Amino acid sequence: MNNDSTLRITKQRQIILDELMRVTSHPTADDLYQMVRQKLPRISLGTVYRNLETLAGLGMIQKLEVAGTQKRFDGNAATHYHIRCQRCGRVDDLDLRLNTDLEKAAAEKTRFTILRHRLEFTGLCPECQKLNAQAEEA
Amino acid sequence: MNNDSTLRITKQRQIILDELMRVTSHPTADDLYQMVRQKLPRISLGTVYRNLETLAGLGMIQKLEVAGTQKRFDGNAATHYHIRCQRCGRVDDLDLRLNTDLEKAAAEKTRFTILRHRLEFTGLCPECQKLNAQAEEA
DNA sequence: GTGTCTGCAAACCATTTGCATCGGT
DNA sequence: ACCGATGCAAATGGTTTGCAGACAC
Repeated sequence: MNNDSTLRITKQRQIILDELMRVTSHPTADDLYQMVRQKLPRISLGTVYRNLETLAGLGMIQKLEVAGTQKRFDGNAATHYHIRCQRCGRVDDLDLRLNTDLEKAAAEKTRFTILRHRLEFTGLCPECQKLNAQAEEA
Repeated sequence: MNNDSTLRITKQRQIILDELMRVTSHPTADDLYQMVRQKLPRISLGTVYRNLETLAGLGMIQKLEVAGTQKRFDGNAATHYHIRCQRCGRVDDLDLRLNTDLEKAAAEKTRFTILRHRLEFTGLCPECQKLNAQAEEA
């Protein structure tokens, strides 16, 4: 995708990438739109979407397909796992090193060619654990 | 969700559940709508959505949060993994037994309470492997 | 009879797209 | 000057919802 055509470095593209690299959260397209708008008030949401798609296609950022309605984006292009809070939706990184090769294990069970995998945990973040405990006292 | 109120067994609900149990594929709401319509021509898509949501809430079926635009549903409520074809979107079961306890490993790396996890593979199904090979000959 | 469920259609909301213009190269 | 990128607004598409009538209990 987007093989030989020239990729222009526009102000919009640059700032979107900068902002995404700057944060460790995993913002949605709209989150990013709000962030970028501080610096480029006239940018459009469509441009944010288009650029995130382009950058993800080039492997410069990662498009996360975590549960939930909105897509999220990650400035860290290396493979790593995520955990999502069931209550507040927050997504954190999880630097998990497994001694099992999941893709190899899967390859033995299917006739599919395996290209990649995704492992995602769901739980309660520390803050929401507290809030939940408080709610139960009532 | 839907705790104490009486759950009525309507023809629609029954047939939706029957159809989902009958197949081993992982149909989208619209797939199911088409299937159920053969037996109940006047059913509405909204009813299919509402019932799938209800049944999933009761744990009778599973709502899959696989990558891709549409939600998919699984008549098998037990935990198991899935592999999705990147090319045609087909979703197959994967009966993978891991000797590593993923949730335990994750728990050691985060302050979240872990509730569940999801592991999904992406690849090419046998049919699409063929089609891809043919395309490359050209 | 009561309160849930349904069909229908409209509403929703994240994302995509067509188009005229702008701006990087 | 060319052609990719942008802003804007409208379109798309999956899913949800409000409502009046239907039906399970």
